[in-house]
Amino acid sequence: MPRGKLQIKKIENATNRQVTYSKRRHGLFKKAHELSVLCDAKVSIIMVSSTKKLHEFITPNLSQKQFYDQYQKAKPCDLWSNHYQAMQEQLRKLREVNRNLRNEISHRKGESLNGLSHEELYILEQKMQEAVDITRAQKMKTITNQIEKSKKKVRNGEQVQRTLLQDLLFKEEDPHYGLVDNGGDYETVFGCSNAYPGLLALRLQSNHYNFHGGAGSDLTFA
Amino acid sequence: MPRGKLQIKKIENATNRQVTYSKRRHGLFKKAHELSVLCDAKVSIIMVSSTKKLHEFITPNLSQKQFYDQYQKAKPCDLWSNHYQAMQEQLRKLREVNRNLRNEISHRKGESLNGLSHEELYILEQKMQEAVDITRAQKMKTITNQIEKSKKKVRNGEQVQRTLLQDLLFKEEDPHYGLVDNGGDYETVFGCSNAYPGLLALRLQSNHYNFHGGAGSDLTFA
DNA sequence: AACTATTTATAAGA
DNA sequence: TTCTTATAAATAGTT
Repeated sequence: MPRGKLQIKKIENATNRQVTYSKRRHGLFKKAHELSVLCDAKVSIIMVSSTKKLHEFITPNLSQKQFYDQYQKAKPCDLWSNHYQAMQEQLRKLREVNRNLRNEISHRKGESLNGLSHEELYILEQKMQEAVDITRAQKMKTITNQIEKSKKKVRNGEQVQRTLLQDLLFKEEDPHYGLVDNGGDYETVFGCSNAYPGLLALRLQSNHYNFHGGAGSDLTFA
Repeated sequence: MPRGKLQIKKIENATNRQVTYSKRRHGLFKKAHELSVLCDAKVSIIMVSSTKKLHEFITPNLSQKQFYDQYQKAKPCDLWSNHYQAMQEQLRKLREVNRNLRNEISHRKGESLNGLSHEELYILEQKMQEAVDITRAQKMKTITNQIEKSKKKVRNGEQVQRTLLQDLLFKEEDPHYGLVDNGGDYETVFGCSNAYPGLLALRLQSNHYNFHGGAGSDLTFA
């Protein structure tokens, strides 16, 4: 229907037909489900595709067998019955748990608060504020850790540099590269995620020294 | 769906349910017909409404009986197997949804925050603070409403008292009970749930007046 | 499997 | 019931 109206006649291209079958089957089952819930009706759908595949829909809490039994007298097949009922029970419980979880989340999102008394709202507010505080503390901890790590890396890099520089000065005695007074400038405390540009610059500088000193760098900043 | 989104749950109004059943049945059968034509599939639908009315759809040129015969002959066990697999799938999905919900709640309770980056923590904190603010606002609204109600009740009670007192003074002229200067003391704004003791006192006083005045009290404070 | 321009379905109101 | 209409949902073609 979209992107141009569709003629209701057999789709000749087998691939398209298959895709459409799949999409529309999904749509049909969804509609059937909505109808059975909204209108408290029992619905049974059985489909056989052109490739002879079988698909079926049945109103929840009602087996195809039960449906048949009601609709016409069909054979019993009770082997599955117990298993089936256990599963239905599982499903029911899970759905209930789910509902409760959604409810709780929704309250914690500040939704559907209209039914609550001010006492309940007060308790909810307290709990949420506690959680916010915990989260804030955790955030600060994370940030502090990251800053500490950055500082350590910087100190480490600085140390390596000093060593390299000493090696350089010791092994070669070229007066043109006497850059000794560069050493004390890396105590900067980097802002958290902004640390990388600074570290990259540091690494580039190391490479520069390596070019002259020859020692392989094993600095790993990332 | 139009004119406001619809919740998929049983329509309580029987007339609306009937109308919706009729409309949606039409829609469902139309979809089924299109599907069977477009995709060259065989489709069978049987429905029982909440009023026990039976409706069915079957792909043209195929009787319901033929369809069942084919279905039952070819797939006596697959019928269960399919159903079983569908249920397993449902269970799996529900469990997954459940996990996610639990996860979200746990974060919002300030639990299991260790895996989160400080950016994630920041966003979480923001969201939770928003929810706290909404809840606080809702709480204030609830409290304000309740205070307003209490004030109204107090004013009402005061009015009744004045009337009773006037009746009393008018009908009996006993000088021992000249309590006229008591009237202006009830403007107090009661704290929310603390309102009732005050109102109870008021009622007791009314009864006292009644004892002398004789007019039956129809005050209902609760 | 995801997207999106359209068509279709339909809830509420007349 | 049936018609209308504003809006939500489905989906054909495309990526």
